[in-house]
Amino acid sequence: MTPQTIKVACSNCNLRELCMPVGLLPSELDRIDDIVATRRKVKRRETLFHSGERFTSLYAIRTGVFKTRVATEDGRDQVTGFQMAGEIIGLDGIVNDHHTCDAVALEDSEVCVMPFDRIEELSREITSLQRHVHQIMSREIVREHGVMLLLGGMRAEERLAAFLLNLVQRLHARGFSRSELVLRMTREEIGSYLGLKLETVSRTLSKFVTDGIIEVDNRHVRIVEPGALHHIVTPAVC
Amino acid sequence: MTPQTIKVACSNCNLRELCMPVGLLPSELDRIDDIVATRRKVKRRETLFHSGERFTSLYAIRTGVFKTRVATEDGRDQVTGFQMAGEIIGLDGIVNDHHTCDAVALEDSEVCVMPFDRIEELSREITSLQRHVHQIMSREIVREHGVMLLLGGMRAEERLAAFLLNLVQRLHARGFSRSELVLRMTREEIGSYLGLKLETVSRTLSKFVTDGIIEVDNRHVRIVEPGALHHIVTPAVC
DNA sequence: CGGAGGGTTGACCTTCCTCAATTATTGTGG
DNA sequence: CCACAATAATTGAGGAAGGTCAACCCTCCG
Repeated sequence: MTPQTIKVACSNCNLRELCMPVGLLPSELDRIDDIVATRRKVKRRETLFHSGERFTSLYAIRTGVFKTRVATEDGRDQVTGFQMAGEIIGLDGIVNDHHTCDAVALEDSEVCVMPFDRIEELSREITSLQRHVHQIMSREIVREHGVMLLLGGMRAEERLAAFLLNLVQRLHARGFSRSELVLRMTREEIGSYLGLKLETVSRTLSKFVTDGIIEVDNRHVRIVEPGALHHIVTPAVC
Repeated sequence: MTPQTIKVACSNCNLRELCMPVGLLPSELDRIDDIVATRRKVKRRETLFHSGERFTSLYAIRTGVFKTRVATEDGRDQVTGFQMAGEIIGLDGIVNDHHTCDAVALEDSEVCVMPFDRIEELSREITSLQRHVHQIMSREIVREHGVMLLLGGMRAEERLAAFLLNLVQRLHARGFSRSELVLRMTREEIGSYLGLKLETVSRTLSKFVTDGIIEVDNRHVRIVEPGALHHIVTPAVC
């Protein structure tokens, strides 16, 4: 390591407004730097952790996109989420000291490894970190409520519209376009997440194109009529 | 309050093996008693908290059963869970200081009110409490993964079989029968939770009865062939 | 250039939903 | 305590949404 090596640190990370350090004072920021023990690169299709593996750390995504999935013995699986830069994964492992889902990189990615006992140690001292950890877990619970609403009651068009709006909103929060996005996942993975078959995802996207709501070129999607998507998710309140 | 009044306390609560005090030393138990500020009775159909309300406390269920539900503007709603004695509700409120779901009592119930800032305060001092709070939240995340699997990929019979097995297993952990249960919720509420219409719930229960897997007398269910239910949830692994 | 993985589209079928009628149960006021 | 209303549950018939199976195309790579 040369003296010029940029220190692995939250304090100079451009994701600090989205990630672990949210709401911390500068003095506290220095201390949270200690949490990030190492970084780890994960290549496309590789897993960051998998079900059954011992839980040691939470991971903050620095670059790239992941999917998390749970599986049953009989081979079915369900994508439980797609995570991008600044988001925290691994929370499932806390309860039984073992992960209960897989995290798979959808593109070459990098994460910050945050040993959980260090997080607990530090959050005993830094109140705002403690609060933030609680908020991250609560946010995940609330997000999953939203997915349950989607899976439990919405029709295919509604699910897909909600999915696209959610993705583009999160990308926009990261400085990307409000109307264009590149899907990092296959139609099958989208379908698994939304409780649909890949053919239905494909057909529904085609229908949106026909209706002039979006433009699709393979993985590239342009949202032409965001209002129409919103309208599909929230039918007219007459 | 007469001297004979039983103190509101975890240390003499018969749910302490299931609830907040799990894994605490006797000396720590005394301190956690301070968390439980008050108890609160909630009558059937009344809400413990509702969406939009300011978040102040977590609630440990002492007696009774609750449902939690999220709602959309256009009137649809989704039951996100059924909670019983020893379980903690209110975690959804942490992230934005406001609740995002309703908690409704399905029968006359009583909860222990645990102000969240007291929990945070104490869990800075008591490591095992800190860990336990994290586990409770992680458990909820993992539970919701299971619901997503159910909603995303299973058919009606599988959903209902999984539901019955889950209920009876939790009741058994509380000292009730391994094979008999009383449904505290309507067919419609079950349907909402499972992403099915009430007619489908009713029909599927009837089919289980015809197949000799269960016996149903209105809200009372007797599981005659638990193996068959398991087999429905996990199709033969050939 | 050729193969594998990913995506689209069509035809048909299954599952579950919708609508409706009927019965059972629970709750309430006289 | 009974009668009646309101709520909950069952069951049937018909229909719609999405699944299944299959053929075909595209595109990205080695």
